[in-house]
Amino acid sequence: MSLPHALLGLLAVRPRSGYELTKAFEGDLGRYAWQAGHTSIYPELGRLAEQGLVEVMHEGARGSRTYAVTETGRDELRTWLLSPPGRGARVRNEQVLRMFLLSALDPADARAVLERIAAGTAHEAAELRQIRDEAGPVRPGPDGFGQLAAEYGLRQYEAVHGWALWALAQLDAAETAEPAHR
Amino acid sequence: MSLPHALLGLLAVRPRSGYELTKAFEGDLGRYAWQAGHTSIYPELGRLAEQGLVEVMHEGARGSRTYAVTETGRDELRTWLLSPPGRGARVRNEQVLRMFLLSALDPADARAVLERIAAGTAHEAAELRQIRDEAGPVRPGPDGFGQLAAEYGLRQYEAVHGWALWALAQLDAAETAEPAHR
DNA sequence: TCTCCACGTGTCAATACTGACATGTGGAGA
DNA sequence: TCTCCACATGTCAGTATTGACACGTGGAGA
Repeated sequence: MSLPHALLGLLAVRPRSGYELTKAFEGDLGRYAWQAGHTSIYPELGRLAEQGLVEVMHEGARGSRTYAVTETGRDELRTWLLSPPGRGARVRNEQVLRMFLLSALDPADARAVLERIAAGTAHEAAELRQIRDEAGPVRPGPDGFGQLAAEYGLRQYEAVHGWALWALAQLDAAETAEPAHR
Repeated sequence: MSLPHALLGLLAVRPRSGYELTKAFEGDLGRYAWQAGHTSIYPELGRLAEQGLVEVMHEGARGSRTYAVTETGRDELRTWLLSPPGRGARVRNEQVLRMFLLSALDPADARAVLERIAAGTAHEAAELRQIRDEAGPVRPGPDGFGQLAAEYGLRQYEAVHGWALWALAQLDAAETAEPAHR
């Protein structure tokens, strides 16, 4: 369960309210890395506060509470990030699962799915590339190296795109070698 | 929740027992796509059987039951694979989360983590490459296109490797521009 | 023959997570 | 002034998942 570490990490970059944290999970973070809704975030913040890893830094309008990591929390985060991942690494990705199960479809159906993947990833990659080019060079700052994540997403899409094209070529080759199978 | 579809997909390639399915989740499938233990697989098989999506095809030694997909099950799987992913796509990946949170570390720590990632992915990619080259050309068969998954993993590792090297270069550039920060 | 281990399936309590429901507020703009 | 909406936090029942525990068996090799 990595949610507490995700929260510590986000708060280590800068203090935020539960609401802002929820928003963060709706963006790239939730899309590529780890998703969570406010119904799990708020209770988790409470637990982290109890453990002294975060603290309420400021209470604002509409009952909002801005949390910040404590020194203890920062130590915990650092220890976690610097420790090797280990086998407990949970992975859950429906997209990837679909790719693994492609073998269960007949070639015509598999081709359709692969073509959709190729088109989709090309589109997403183009979008990210444009955002990157508009943003200019990477530079450190109060927001941290947030662009690392965007670049990661871009390379991810490019890799999947390349794979889909390769897989389509494999299908072609198999069909040529064994035409009108059955 | 994609577990039922994962099971249908595995059984669509060939009939298996709950035990064999469990083993499948311990391999590449569980590593990259979706993990599940036997304690969730057995009950789920029961549910799928109740719904008529799979059936016990054979009862063997030691109380083993070999399941096969029914026609209904195959239809359900096909419908799911051919339908667009949608927004409900759950993603949970501790590795990727760690990369997103790198921004929360100071440059020296971030560098250490990135170097470990670069080394690790290079190692994994080399291993997969060797397996691929020994296996020879991709061809369809009773096992389906299982090599699609391996190639996917390989390209994934290569992409992450490239990203880590790029990120390290960004750190260097930032440090040169703003040496001995603070 | 005996032992060990992979094979094979299961229960159950504790925990994690989602989705539906609930409630109130500050500020922008009509 | 009024309305609307994003802001902001919360509960709770139902479901999914994990980890610990449990139990029995066939076959390979000593």
